[in-house]
Amino acid sequence: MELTTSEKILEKAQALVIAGGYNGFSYADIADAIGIRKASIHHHFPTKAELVAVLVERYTRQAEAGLKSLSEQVPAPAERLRTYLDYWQACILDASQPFCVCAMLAGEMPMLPEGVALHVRAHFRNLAGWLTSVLKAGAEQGQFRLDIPPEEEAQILMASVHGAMLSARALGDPHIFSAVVGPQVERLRI
Amino acid sequence: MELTTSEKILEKAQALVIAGGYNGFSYADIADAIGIRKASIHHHFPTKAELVAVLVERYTRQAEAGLKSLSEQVPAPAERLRTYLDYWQACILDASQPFCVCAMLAGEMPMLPEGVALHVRAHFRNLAGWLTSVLKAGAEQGQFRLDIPPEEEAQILMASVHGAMLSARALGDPHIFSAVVGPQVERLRI
DNA sequence: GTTTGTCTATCTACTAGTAGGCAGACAAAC
DNA sequence: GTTTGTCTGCCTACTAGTAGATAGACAAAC
Repeated sequence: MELTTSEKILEKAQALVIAGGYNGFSYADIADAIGIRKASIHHHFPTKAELVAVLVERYTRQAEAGLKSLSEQVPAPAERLRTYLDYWQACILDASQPFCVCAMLAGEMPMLPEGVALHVRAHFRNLAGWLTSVLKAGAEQGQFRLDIPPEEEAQILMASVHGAMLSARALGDPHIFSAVVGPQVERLRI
Repeated sequence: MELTTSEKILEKAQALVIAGGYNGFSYADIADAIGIRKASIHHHFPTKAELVAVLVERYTRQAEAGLKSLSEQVPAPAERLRTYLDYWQACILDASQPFCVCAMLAGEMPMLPEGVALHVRAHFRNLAGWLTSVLKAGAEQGQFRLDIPPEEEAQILMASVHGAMLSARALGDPHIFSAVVGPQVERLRI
């Protein structure tokens, strides 16, 4: 493992946010899980708002880096989109990360600390931007047929991904995810 | 108004659930809002789990009734679907009910009391069933062209609606909703 | 006169957050 | 090379406040 305590705190907090959102966990939950005292968490992250803000900022950064490397390593846009969606399907199937941190927090937006809400919004913009770029490239290379502007199609795709996560969770069936997003990609292909 | 205290409690609790989910409110919040004491709420709803279970069951029932009357009053399937989506767009635009209670709770599914989770799942099934019936009727009457089974198309539509709500909230832009769901309906039309 | 609904008062458990101390690592000062 | 000071990371012990929940009194309604 070789994780610092701060990293362990962030990892555990992230898992708890994914399970129950901002109000779904406490410092005590994290402390028990990683074997330190509550006060020690305050040493690393003075307030809960700060802990979650750091956590979301880190998540957003990791996601951005992951999408960037995907753009570099998978040249064909159609395949690139598929790889992104397969990543999420795998996370949901093995329950390792069955939900997007920012999708989770987006629901609680009206009562999130400002520092957290800002990063959540940024992630939505980043993801929409990346999807737009993939769709644009795919259309230029003749892999996708777009009936509406790529920006709008990107919003549709992003909403489908988040909605599919929600349905998979609500219905308790991880396969719902690919059943929803699969056809959405197929209909773009030429 | 003419609401009973129980109804007032349920109304306020529902608004609070929509804003912040199951862990996003307390009995004190409701008590302050409607001008009674915390203990009085326990008289009507002994536990929080029970209060929210009743609330969700009521919501599910109301939704079912609303969809049923929609089926009866709007004969054309395409128009029926449009009317359903317009209802949500209006709710989001005027902020009267900017999120589906069950979509909100679906995110918190892993840590919801069983009685609540059951009703959330039932709502997802009901909604998917209603959408399926509209799509089937539309296909039979030559209003929709379905490339995949109506059950699967219904899941896609449902996910789009919930994902669009999430995006509208995350990005702070109510118009995202129709920008996402609009094209999803258009592409079904012949 | 029993039921219904509300109240005050209280409880226990838990929330985030604080104060202050202590052990070990690492220097620089003597 | 021992002392001194500083820093990090964690600790115990505590605070004020809030969580959901309970007991029992009271008054009005049926």
